[in-house]
Amino acid sequence: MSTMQTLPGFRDFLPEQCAVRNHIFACWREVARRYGFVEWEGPVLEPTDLYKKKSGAEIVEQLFHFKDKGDREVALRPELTPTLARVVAAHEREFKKPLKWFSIGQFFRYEKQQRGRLREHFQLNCDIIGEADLAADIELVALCIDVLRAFGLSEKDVVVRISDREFWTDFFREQNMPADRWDELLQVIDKFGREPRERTVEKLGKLADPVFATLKGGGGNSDKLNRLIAGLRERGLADFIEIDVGIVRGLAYYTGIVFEVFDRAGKFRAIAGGGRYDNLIGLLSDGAVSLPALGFAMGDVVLGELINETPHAREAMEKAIASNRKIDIYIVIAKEERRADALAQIQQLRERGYRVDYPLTPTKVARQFQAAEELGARVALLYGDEWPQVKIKNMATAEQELAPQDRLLAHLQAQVSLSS
RNA sequence: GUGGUCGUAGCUCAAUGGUAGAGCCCCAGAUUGUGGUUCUGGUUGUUGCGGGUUCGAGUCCCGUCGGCCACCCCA
Repeated sequence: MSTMQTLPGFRDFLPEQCAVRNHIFACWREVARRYGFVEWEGPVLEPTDLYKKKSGAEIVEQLFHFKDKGDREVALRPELTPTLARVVAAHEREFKKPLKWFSIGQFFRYEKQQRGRLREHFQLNCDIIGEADLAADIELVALCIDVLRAFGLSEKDVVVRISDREFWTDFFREQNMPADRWDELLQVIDKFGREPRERTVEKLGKLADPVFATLKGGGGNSDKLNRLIAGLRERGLADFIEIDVGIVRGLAYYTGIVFEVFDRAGKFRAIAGGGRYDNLIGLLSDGAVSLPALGFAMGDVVLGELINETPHAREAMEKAIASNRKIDIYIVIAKEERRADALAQIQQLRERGYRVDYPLTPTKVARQFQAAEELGARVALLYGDEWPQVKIKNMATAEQELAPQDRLLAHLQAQVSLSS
C-alpha cells in the first residue's frame, strides 16, 4: 500500500470536491434550520459495545474497530443514532421536549468499497426526541423531502417509500407468532426481492402465503399510514411518497414508521432512510430514561451521484459553487513602487469583508488580469503611474474609471456588493 | 468476504513480443501597463508493485496491491 494513495474507500477532497461537499452541507444545514432543528455533534470514536448492543449484527460485522492504547475496544462510528440515544438519556432534563436536533458528520464502515458505498461518508442526521404523536413522523418525512427539494430534486426524481413496522408486528400477533421471532421475520421481509422467492418461503414457513398476500396488498388498511399520507398531502408533498410495506430497514431498533428514499429511475442505492425508534433510549439507559424518538440520515455519496446525473440539480449546484468561489476584487500591481500602497488598501478592503487577491511576487500585468479573470473578480484595481489615483476596471464590461485612492471605497460600493 | 474485469505522464488515451507517444493541464517566453484566443519552448513515466518465460515484455504467465462490476450487505 503506497503512502501516495488514500486508503481504500477514503477520499481526498480537492477544492472542486470540497466545494461540492460544502454545497451539500450548506443545503442540509439551511433546511434543517428552516424546520427549527438545532445542530449538535458527538464523538467519532465510541466504545464498540455501543453498537454491539443495539444496532444488530449487520452493522457490527462491518465496524471499523480496534483496541486503543488503553486496551479499550473502540470503533469509528458507523451511525449516529446510538450516540444520540446515549447523549439524550444523559442530558434530556436540560431540554424542553421535543428535541429537534440535527448533525452533519463523518461515518465509517469496514467493507469492500463500491460505487456509492465507501468506507467513509458524511451524513445529515435529523432526529426528533420526546414526541410520540404521528405529527412528528409527518414533520420528519416532510423535512427529508424538503432537504431533497433544496437540491432541485422533484417528485419526478425521487420517491420516499414509507412503511410501518407496527403494521407487521400487529400482523405477526394476529398470526400467533411468538414475539421473539419478530426481528428475524422482519429481516426476511427486508430481504424480500433481494433473494430467491424459495428461500423466503423456506424461512417464513406457514407464514409465507399471508406475508406475500400482505406485501401485494400494500398498507391500504393501515389507519396510521393513511393519516401520514394525509398529513403530507396537506403540505403538498404527497407526490413524493409511496406506501411500501416491504420497507423494513436493516437496523434492529426501529419500532414504528420507517422510510427510505430512492431515485425514481432505480439507478442508485438508497439516498436516505430513517424511522421511529421509541425503545432505543430506554434500552441504552437501562430503563433510566424512556423517550419516544425518530430520525433519518442522508449520506453525501449517493446524493452527490444523483445530483450529478440530474441535469437541473447539477446546474443549480454548479451555479451555486461558481458564485461562491468568486473573489470580489483583484489588485493589479502595475508598478512595484506601488506595492506598499496596494497592500495597505488590500488590508482595508479585506477588513470590510471584500474577497481580495493580488500577486505575491512581481508579475506581468497581462498575467495579473488573467488571474483576475480566472478568480472571477468583478473588478480589478490597478496601482501604477496613476497614483494617487487608482484605476478601477469592471471585468465584465471592460470599462475603466479613475478614482482618488482616498475615495475608492465609495466608488467600489457602487460597483461591488459583498459576496455572502 | 466470494467471483469477474481492468491498471501506460497530473487527466483522457495510443503503442504486431522489438527505441514508451499524443492531446489537455501545468510552467516559461512572444522587448514598454490590460483578460478564457493564438504561436513557441519546457517539465512530467521504475508502463501499479514483485517474480517468471523470452535474445528481447507496456504486451505472455504467476502472485500482490488498487479501481470498477456482480454477489454479500446496506448506516
